[in-house]
Amino acid sequence: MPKAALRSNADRGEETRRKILDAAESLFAERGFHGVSLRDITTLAKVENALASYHFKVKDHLISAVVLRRAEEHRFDLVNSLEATILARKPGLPTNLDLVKAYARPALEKIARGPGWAAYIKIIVGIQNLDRNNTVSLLTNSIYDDTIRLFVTAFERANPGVPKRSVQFSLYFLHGAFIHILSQGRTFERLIDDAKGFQDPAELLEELANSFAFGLDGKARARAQRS
Amino acid sequence: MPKAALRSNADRGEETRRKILDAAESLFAERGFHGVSLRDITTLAKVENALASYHFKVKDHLISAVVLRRAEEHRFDLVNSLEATILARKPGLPTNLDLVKAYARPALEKIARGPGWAAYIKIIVGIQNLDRNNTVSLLTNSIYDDTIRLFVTAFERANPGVPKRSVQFSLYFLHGAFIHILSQGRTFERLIDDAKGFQDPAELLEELANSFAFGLDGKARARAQRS
DNA sequence: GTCTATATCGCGATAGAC
DNA sequence: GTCTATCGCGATATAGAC
Repeated sequence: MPKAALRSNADRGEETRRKILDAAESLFAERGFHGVSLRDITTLAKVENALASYHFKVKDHLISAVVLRRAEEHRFDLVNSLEATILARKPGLPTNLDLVKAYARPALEKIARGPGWAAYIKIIVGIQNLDRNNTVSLLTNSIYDDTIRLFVTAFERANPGVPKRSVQFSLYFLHGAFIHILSQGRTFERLIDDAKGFQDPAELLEELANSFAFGLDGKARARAQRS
Repeated sequence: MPKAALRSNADRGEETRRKILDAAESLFAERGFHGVSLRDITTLAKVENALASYHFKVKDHLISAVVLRRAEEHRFDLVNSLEATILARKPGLPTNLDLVKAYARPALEKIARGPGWAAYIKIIVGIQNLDRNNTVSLLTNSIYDDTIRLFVTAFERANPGVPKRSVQFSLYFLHGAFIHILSQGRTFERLIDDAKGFQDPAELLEELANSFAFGLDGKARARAQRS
């Protein structure tokens, strides 16, 4: 008796769900929500077309399920990363270098684990840049907002010599640069005549931390000199 | 006799083309290429459905026309902006502050002119992040690549004390942050409890220049201290 | 839970009168 | 250059047998 036949219906359903989610994740990342049909997804997943509707009812629920599968883990790791960094410097304050790394490391680590995480990031970034009131945008907002605010506050505390608004601008730029990297828009990389890309996570983390921490440190220094 | 009747057929055609292009620009920016139908476009433009096909043949040509309408002007202004900056410092070299401003100012000025330019930027950024081999991506690559390379070279010259690769990383981040700003992803802005947004072009330019120029200056300083 | 078949719709694109 | 009408296709989603 073949192994497959031993599995319960519930197990088979779970595997089908997973296959559909994996295929959807990959395709939505590549071509966007509207650029992918349910047929594309079930074909790649090697399951019947009707099963996408059976398991996820409508297309909107499917992409929500794709996002939910990863979002909570990412949020959890972000919070822990920040808390660990703050704790490590107690009773002092974390530096800008510490904080940039705490912010960026969780996502970079996940992307290094495999293509699924990279696809997930591409999806949420791509969708945020379109309709900001769609299901997925609202979902990710509700998951990440509070966590990002924790980082903003931590950076403000770490830069008492810089006006809050100027700190916020720096973080706005950091955030923009980072999600651009994560969504793997190779627009810039293509332009450099250098065999090596910009994808090595350790190097990326180091350069990101230097660029933005030095930027913030420079703002403090410029202000100190003026007075 | 009403004014409209005096116009030639060619003039009427030109106006129809413009109305379709305007509507398409706005909608593609909002929902992406696949998220918009030709019917959506002609409805917003208040023209007959068949006219989109008559004037642009297929949907692909239409979005290409939307992009081409603005791309050449932007490229031209970018080149001039860089040349003027270099000329102004001769026989010395432009500073990082100069160069960041030269890079960012043309787009910020255009966006301030009206919603059309902002939509154009959103379209090319959004499409680059999906299929990198579609018509529009190839089009914008061929238009912008050489110009961006000019900036890369100028930055490398302005930072002899920093390894080229580290300069390139900084520009990678600058580019990412900037196109994130331009594509108006308000993901970050929404998080700050501050009545004022991050949209004032003059303030944005100043903060952007400070953040990234200080970042590069800091890299040079750190390197000098180490040796 | 899965499969075949199909209903229903909106899409891009075209034909042909004006 | 514009307008009405329509074709052919592929999309989402469902019905009902297994």
